[in-house]
Amino acid sequence: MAGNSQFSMAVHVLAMLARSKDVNLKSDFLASSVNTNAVVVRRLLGQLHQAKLVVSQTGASGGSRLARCPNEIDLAEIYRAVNCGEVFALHAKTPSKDCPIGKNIEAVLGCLQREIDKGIEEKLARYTLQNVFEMVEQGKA
Amino acid sequence: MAGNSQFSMAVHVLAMLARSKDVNLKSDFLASSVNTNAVVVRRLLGQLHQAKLVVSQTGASGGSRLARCPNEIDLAEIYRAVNCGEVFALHAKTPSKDCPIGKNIEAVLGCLQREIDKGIEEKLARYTLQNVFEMVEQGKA
DNA sequence: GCATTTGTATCAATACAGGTTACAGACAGG
DNA sequence: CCTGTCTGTAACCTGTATTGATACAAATGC
Repeated sequence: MAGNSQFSMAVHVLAMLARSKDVNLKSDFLASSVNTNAVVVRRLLGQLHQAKLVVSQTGASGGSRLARCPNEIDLAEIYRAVNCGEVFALHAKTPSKDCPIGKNIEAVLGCLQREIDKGIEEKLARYTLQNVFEMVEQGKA
Repeated sequence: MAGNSQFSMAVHVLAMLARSKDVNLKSDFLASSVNTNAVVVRRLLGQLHQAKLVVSQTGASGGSRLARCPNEIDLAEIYRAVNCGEVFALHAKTPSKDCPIGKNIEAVLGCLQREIDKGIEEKLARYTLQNVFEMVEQGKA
């Protein structure tokens, strides 16, 4: 079950990092732009680190920066990095197997779910972080 | 902020109704197939009723049935009927307007969100309830 | 060393979905 | 017109996920 405000935050943070190329940004600074807590940002950065999208450094003058050029990062990667859930959740409690519908519905819906998720990633893959950054800079939605 | 297990349940219930054409099915019966509570089903049926997908009848020998033929109902309609949320939520707390990124990011993401949601509906619109029902019947995912 | 910053762990607060109970109102059938 | 059966809805409880807050060890630059 996701309700992914994670994704929005991730794009926001990564756009900030794209803006300040090669400069380490501190979680505290990022947090105030996103208007949240520094720990929340660090948790997010942890996920982005696992996905090899950012590099972080501890200690004085530490912080985070992009692991790659912003035009080598597409939104689908970001989506995958923070995505815990799917478009629609399957049944929480598995349906009754005694019912002819309940017996197979999960398989059918699961298949549909994968198809849709693929479609989303295809759409997201069309945009790089660089694209988004530029759109934001130009105030162009 | 949705994690939509509503959609799965809706398709399940509607498939049941498609199966028993013109027969009123009781919320209690539907609930045991979905493996949940009758009130939960009735709440869902309320939404489906608003979307003019089902017709319900109170009183003895009451229950619910489809308002239309299963091949005149596509999954996009069902999705819209129960969809409270979006694929990814926008920022919960609005980002800082002092930050050049925060100032415009919401507009850009909002635009992206609408584009993706449109894509999902297009995919879902390719399937009718009849299609789903047949796939389930044939045990074919 | 020392100040700084990340990475985690932990805890409280909040929000939300899901389930439960309860009950008024509708309605079929005798 | 009575009775038993359903829906529709409200009120409430509970489990769980998300968020924010505090704390602290470990890393690192100066």
